[in-house]
Amino acid sequence: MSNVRVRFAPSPTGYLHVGGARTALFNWLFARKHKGTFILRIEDTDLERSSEEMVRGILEGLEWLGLDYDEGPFFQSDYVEKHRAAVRRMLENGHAYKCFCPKEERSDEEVKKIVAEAARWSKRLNPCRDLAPEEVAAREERGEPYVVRLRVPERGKTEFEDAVYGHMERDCREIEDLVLLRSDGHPLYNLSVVVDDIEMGITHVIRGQDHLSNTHKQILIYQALGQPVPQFAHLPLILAPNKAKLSKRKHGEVVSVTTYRDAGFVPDAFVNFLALLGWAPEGTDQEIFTREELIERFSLEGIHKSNAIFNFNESDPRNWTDPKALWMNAEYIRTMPMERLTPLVKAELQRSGLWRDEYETERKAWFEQAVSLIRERARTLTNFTTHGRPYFVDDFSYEFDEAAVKKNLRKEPALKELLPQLADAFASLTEFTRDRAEALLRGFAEEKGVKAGLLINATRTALTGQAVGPGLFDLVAAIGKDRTVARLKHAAQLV
RNA sequence: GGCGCGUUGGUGUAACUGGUUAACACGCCGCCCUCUCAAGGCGGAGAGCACGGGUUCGAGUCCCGUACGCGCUACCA
Repeated sequence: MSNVRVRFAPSPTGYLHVGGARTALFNWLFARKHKGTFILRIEDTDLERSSEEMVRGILEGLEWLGLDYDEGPFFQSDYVEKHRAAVRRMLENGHAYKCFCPKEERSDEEVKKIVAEAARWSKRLNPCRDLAPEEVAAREERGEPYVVRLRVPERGKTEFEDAVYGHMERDCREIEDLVLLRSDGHPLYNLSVVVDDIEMGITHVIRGQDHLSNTHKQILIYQALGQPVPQFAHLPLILAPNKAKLSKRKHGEVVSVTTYRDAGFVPDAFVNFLALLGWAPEGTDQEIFTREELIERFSLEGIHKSNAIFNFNESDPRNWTDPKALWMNAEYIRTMPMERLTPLVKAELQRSGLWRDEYETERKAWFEQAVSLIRERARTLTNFTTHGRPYFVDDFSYEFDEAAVKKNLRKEPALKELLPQLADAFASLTEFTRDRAEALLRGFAEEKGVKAGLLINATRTALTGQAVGPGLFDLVAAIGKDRTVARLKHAAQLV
């Protein structure tokens, strides 16, 4: 185990956001690659917003993605005393000061701008910055409320090497004397992250680019605390198609990873997709990577600087999420090893009540045959229920698509006679195999002077209720003799 | 407003330290295969690299400016 220690530090919002998921993934990949430690820390200092339920959504998302953490979950709220202690140290060494200025009211945007402007110069203008110790003591004595602010140096600059964005520097004059501790003693974000990251020995801070400018403030806090500054790597953001920030409120369920779980995504596929959003491996066109390959190839240098768009389409149900994610999921379902796929299919069938234990015992071979037929056309795991129902039920409780019935059954009245005859012919087959079934059907068609296609399409609809699906003879073999016969006779009534 | 970051086809990305008609994947269109739908194979449309200047024999690659987007500018995180 190397000394690399990284963390994913989401706030408990009740769900894991795709952007957060990618941040978690990159931290995880980096940790695994360097045999380091991946830590989960819940940033729950905004106490009103956090509850166990809110945390659960995050944990569920990480679990589904398979991003296991080595330490945690830690809760930032458990470290409040450490945050305060850090502030006391900064107060003692003069890197922070108590500010008695009244709290600004900033309701509308206009006021906010003015205040922002003022804030930047506040350390120069702030009357509290250089208050005499006796006065501070006296006002405190009187019970005047105060916040603790960082005493940002008047000159100089902060700088760091970002693994993604390169050399970053900022003039200290551009940095306001930020508040560390609220007047109620509540620690604020920039303080908390730094103290926690120090406490947890974080070596690499890998997080969203929205923290790029905060980093300068945080560096100042590290310095005020006399602690070494970790490495930083800022990730480009994942944006909505209109380039706006992704938000659950505005964009709905597409932003939550549990949506993908529930929609039948293969975790590896979603991880693969996420990995390629803002990152590309060096020197290859390859797009499909196992986790092991991702870990091996991952490097901070391959991270893109510009934001990526998550290309979902709210008005197109077929492309409800990024088409490439959908494609990748289908690709995984189609090509992944059967032994990896079957547990996922099992879970799906259990969910929909179609599962039978014999599928992993005496009917295992048959089951895998059916799965391999269905997987060819599946986009999501839920398709094993929708497309798969005809394979897994004995009765006629699969849905008959009206258009299919019309096109493949009702269009040719002769089928009313032909289907039962075909059924009887199938019934007489002693060896009910793919090839025998095909020979029989084609011979039957010739004998009756009809095109094989007519019977093939009719049979497909009889067996599955659909107009589309696998090659008919594979299907017939998978459905088996008895159900084929019964379904053909049943379908004759629909003609 | 200030400061910072970014900008290659619809989307995700590639293009060694500047050097042939800007590559790959998804999506889209067409053809082939075929009992349907997929998958697969083949082919096509789609960017001249945000825009404008400059440096250079030569720039997506370097420099400057502009525009646009995003972030920070809270006693939010």
